[in-house]
Amino acid sequence: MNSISEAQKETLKNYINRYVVFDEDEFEIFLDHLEKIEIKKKKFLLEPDQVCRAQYFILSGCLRTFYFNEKGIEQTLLFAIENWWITEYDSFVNEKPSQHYIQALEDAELLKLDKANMETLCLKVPKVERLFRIIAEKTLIASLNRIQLVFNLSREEMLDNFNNATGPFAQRVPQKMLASYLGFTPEFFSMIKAKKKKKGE
Amino acid sequence: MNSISEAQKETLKNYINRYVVFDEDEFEIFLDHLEKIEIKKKKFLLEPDQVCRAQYFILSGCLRTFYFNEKGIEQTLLFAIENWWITEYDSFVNEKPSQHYIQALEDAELLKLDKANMETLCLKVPKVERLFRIIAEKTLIASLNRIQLVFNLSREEMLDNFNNATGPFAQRVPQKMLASYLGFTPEFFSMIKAKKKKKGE
DNA sequence: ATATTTTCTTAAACTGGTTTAAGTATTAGC
DNA sequence: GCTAATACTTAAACCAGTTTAAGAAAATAT
Repeated sequence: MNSISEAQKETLKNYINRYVVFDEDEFEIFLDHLEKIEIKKKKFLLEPDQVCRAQYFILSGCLRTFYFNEKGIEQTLLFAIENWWITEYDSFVNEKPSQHYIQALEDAELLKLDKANMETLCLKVPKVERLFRIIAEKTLIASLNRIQLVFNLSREEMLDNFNNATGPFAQRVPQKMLASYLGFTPEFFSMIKAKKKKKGE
Repeated sequence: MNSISEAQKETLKNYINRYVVFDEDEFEIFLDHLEKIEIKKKKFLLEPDQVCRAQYFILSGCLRTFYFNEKGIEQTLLFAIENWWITEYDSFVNEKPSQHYIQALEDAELLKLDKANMETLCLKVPKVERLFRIIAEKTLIASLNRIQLVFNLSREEMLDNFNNATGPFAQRVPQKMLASYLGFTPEFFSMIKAKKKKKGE
């Protein structure tokens, strides 16, 4: 059976406690509404035209959302790793078909929180409503921040900023996906790298 | 005295009911925690280094948030009109100094909801927590959407998209602010306009 | 009304990043 | 371990949008 280890419970508890303090009972109820699932590298958690019916807490591994734009180019929208939630918000909230893929970039272990379960939980444990309000706000702040960066940094500065902000994160994802996330071509990525090497950075 | 008219109460009620159904009592309590304020065109609701201590529901008028980037160029981050909330999320949520201005582009009437009042309200009326969770989610979806547009549309397409999505909104804000919101120069804006005119659009 | 400031327009020179194309590493499957 | 596929690199030609500069129109203040 696919059960949640004690260490993983502790990880989740620590995560939640950053935002809302649950007592033991509340935490147990929360756990009861989660399902542990696993997904292999390159497999999809969600594909276009499907409705995203859950949010997923990442215990281990790395995922991204992406789609193919009108030119047929793969556009990566976001990456997520351990201790983050991932979902397709527009699809999840409005219960409409997704336009995007959610894909595992590494083998991953996830805790799945179904939308129906989330509704039940909000009634049973009002603090859950607060928890997800805070998560939505934090995610919104990150998103607004990203917009500001996109408009004010050159592509090369975007890369530096990403490396500074996320540390060795960049080593976990293929360069071409990172390029598309940052809004430039893989060719330009190679160019920057060659330039930095020459300068001895 | 600066009181909220019946028509304005109705407007607010209709807005809230799109997301959460309040009964009469709950709505009255909500109203009791709001303060009506007015602000003149070009004046600032918030300036850099101040902490944003409230969210504002716009009864009438038009506002924007903006800041000066490292080059000293004014960058508009968002516009807001009647029936939207406006705040500086990062400053409001994390109680830290804002980097941005919030400015009225037209004389405006606002309902101010203080952070302390919001906390009290969430305890007294749990549905308020839910209301603001939903608002944060909707705002997040809009923000994620904007990122997708920025990466996949040419500047001219961004303008077309903005005009299609917001209708006559563009007529209410100066062209140079719209240009900075869309991520191009006022000169380029003039160029596009001239081109469209020639083509007879 | 008039002067002043701010916004908008036009056009030429310029540049950050793309496109295309061909070659070199790496990875994944059998 | 070999093959096929995918990911990365290099370099030249190219282009969408910027920069600069100067003039015209509109808004604001007196």
